[in-house]
Amino acid sequence: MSQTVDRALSILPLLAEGPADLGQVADRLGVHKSTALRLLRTLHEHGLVYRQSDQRYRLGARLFALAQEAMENLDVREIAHAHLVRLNEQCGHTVHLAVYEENEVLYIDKVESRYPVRMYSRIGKPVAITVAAVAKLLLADLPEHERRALAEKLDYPMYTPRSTPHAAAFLQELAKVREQGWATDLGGHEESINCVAAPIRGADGRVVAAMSVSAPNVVVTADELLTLLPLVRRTADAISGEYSGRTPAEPK
Amino acid sequence: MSQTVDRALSILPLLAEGPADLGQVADRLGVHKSTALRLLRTLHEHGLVYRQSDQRYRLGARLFALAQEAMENLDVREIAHAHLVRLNEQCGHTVHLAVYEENEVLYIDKVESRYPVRMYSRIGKPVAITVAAVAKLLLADLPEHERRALAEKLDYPMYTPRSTPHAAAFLQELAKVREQGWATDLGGHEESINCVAAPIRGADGRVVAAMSVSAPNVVVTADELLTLLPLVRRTADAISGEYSGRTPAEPK
DNA sequence: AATGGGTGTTGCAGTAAGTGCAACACCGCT
DNA sequence: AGCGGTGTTGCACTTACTGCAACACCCATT
Repeated sequence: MSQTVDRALSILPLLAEGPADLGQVADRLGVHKSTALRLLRTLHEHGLVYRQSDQRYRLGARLFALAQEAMENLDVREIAHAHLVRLNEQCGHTVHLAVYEENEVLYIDKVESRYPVRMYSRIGKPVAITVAAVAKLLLADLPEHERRALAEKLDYPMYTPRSTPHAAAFLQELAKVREQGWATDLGGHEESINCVAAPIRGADGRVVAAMSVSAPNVVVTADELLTLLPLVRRTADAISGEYSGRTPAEPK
Repeated sequence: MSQTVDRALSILPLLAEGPADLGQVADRLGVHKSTALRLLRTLHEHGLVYRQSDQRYRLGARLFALAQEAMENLDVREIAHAHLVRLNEQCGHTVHLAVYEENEVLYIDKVESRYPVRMYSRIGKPVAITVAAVAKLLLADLPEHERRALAEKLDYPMYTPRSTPHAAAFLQELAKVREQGWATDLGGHEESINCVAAPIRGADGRVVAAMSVSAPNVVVTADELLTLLPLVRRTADAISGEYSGRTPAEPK
């Protein structure tokens, strides 16, 4: 592992917290100012870091463009998108698509609810991993030991009284989800919001992504939302079929 | 400037084009495989690069999270958001917020149209700089020499017959925009889509961001869209006032 | 089963490249 | 003018990065 690169990259999360000047960066890296300067300069040339008018550094525009391109290249996302839109047209609620990667679950696509009440989420944002329905599906499919190790390592914040409280409960929930092939989050993240989710599988049967429909209590009750489960599962299966090459992409 | 970091960062845009294996990365960097391996490993440890199941490398999840955090820290964005939503409620069309940074203009917020026909754009995506109404406003405010230098350097793709054809025309358009204090894009990017835009200014009068309303011909004609100009300008001015600290943030 | 090409990985010696220092330059402030 | 604070540069030192070559591994192929 390269020390120089390691230091340079450590600057990024540091700047993500907010703008900082040269001295602050050098201190927090534990290096001399001149060293920090050179690292920042290199980051700057690549557009990852931007120097604002007060001379302080912030994260730069290229970062957005990179994240953007990376996202567009995800093939699940590309295949799924049309299906998500169609599902949204049918039920009107917010639809999410998420993947698991290196101990994180993140949204990679979203179709907004037609109703005025919208939930807060954003593409690229890491998901509340211990409670989100999509996260349960993705983690439930990990190999036994990996799943267990991850569950032990996680924090279990009590967003609401219904949040998953600890690793044991989480593992039990994952077992159930794995068994039944779908998942819910009933007010575990935000008191009034419920979700139902279904897995998207590759040709080998492994779960490659998960999708969910979310709606606040004020629009539909949890029971009503559950009646959408068959529709959600059908959509997920359609995406699975297309992704794994079984179903040819439908003619547009 | 640091060679090692420079090489490591050069890997990112390379991977943005699509997944690549070790050999390909080493070749395109012009370094030995073992060197490329170490760089990739370092990037991997920071989560910027992900190793997918077929061993090839792709951009990683941390990149999304970083871009995400960077975005949330933009204070213009935070202040503007509520105003954009309100404007969207009033007119129903797609509303964009954009900033200029290092020769690029990019969207940093967006509120979707209520109408079924939506235009394609995405937060973080670089804007078609030679034609977009928001780009004109942002560039029109650059210092003379910088504006001229940039205009000469740009490409002028003819998206439609109405696209800005060359630097001279662009500079002339910028002068006009600077003069009148607002801008339009009438079918310069996509044949059937029109936009009106207004600038958001900081306390010193410099343009810090620009916002626009966009709608396709099939929903409203260009003339009808122009009748929204006063509303757009009022919204932009309200944001300017709040951003520069003149108007206190309204009570929520 | 054995062979062979392709790819990823490791240990090592040489030296290029990054580091910290100290001096300097450049503000804005009193 | 003088002074703290911050960013920048040139330089000698030596750390830490590089490329090499050998190795390990996987999978086709025969």
